[in-house]
Amino acid sequence: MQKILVWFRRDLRLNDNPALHAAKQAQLIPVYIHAPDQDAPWQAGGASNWWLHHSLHALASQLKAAGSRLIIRRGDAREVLHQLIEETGAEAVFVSRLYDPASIARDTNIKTTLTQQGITYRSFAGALLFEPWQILTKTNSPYKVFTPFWQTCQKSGLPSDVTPGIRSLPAVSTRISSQRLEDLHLLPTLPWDTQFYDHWQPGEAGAQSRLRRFIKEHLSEYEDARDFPAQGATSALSPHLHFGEISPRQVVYAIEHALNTSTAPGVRKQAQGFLRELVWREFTHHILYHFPHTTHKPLNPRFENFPWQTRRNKVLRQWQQGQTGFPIIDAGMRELWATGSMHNRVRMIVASLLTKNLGMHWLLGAKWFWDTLVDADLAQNSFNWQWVAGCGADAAPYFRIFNPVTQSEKFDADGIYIRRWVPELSRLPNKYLHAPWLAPAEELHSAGVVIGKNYPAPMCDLKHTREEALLAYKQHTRAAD
DNA sequence: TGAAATGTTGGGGCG
DNA sequence: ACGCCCCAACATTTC
Repeated sequence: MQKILVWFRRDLRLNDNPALHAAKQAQLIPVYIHAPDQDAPWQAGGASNWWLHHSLHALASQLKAAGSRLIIRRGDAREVLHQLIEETGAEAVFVSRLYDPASIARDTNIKTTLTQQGITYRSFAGALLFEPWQILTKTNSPYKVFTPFWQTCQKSGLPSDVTPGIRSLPAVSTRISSQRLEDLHLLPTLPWDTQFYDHWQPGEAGAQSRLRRFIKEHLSEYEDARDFPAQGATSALSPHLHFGEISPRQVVYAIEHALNTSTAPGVRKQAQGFLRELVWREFTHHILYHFPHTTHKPLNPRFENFPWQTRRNKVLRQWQQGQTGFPIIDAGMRELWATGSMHNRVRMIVASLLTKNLGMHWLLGAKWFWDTLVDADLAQNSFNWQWVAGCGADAAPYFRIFNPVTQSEKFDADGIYIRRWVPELSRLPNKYLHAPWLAPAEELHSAGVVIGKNYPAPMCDLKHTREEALLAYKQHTRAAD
């Protein structure tokens, strides 16, 4: 019987996994290779590694239950694969395709050397709804604007066909050694992850239950509720999707099924809004595939030399630690630190403050998110930071500067989100919660708030910094013409 | 997937 | 009854 190495990377699931499914008739050996590379520019951060640890644990349990065993190895992927091929006599390596520049470079290299040695290398689609080379404009160029991209995806029909799941697998010889998951040292040495356990269940089962709960509790109001951080109406599937614990096709399938069985009025429109967000994810991955330099350079070359600040460490630290003096910002940054995630609307607000009001380089924000988000994803992170900074695809125009007070009043009017994450302000009435520095002295006093003492004064003047940003962006735009 | 400035409208108070 | 002012509410424009 043919021996196949199924090399798991970011497809940590047994259902709708075409690579695994294609290998299931063979003597398949599931492998995970941990290849930490200190020099890699986008080495996985602490939060991401926390997730990976638990996701691998879940995958290993599932494989064990199916009669197989996850072989964990450490080291350079190509070398480890070579060694495993020698040890096992495997004739093929199957993988799910990845689309970020470093993975493409590594996989291309591996494919070439394996093929030269007569080893079959097969890659399968599964991480995306569409392959990046499938969705193109009439002139065969990649889309740079979302709306036409979305329309083309809709015309093509969002794919919802899923590959059958795997229940039983052949045993893996005990002669093949595996490292212990603990030996990968993916978990933090300092216990900053305590709250993560309350919020997440990494792994395929966790992904499925999150999807089911989202559909049951929030889909029918998604479009109306998704912008309000206190409502928790977003799907929170992003880390599960990032690690491939669930495929976007499974998500589309589940949504369509829910629509076919639901009688609630207006669900279709709400669900359409959710699928649109899923296609935004698709869009960011296609953009990164076609423009791999966007991990570190603006997509819009006009911004190549834009004078974003890269040094002001104190400013950056205040933002990172949620000590900016703007309650909605501080709530978001503290949510991020505590849970490894932040509500989407709040991500836009904090990013706008950093890149526009504070004039800091979008890469500094991207790097902090990269280290702290459990859903850190190179395509999404690069795209979205550039979007906010105004230098990316279909970007927010330079003059679109979020006012954290206005946004807060609009999207957290009753202050539930702020009070949850900024408890030192919790006794302030709603009227003063969004801009506490403007509250009358007696209100502050009776709420136990001392600005500059137990809650910081606002770190910048919103009006002034807004005008500065407008000027800088306008001058740069003019100079580039 | 903005905010702020500016313009317009219409209701109410008031002489 | 009328004009005038104020100003909130909404619309439009500009950055």
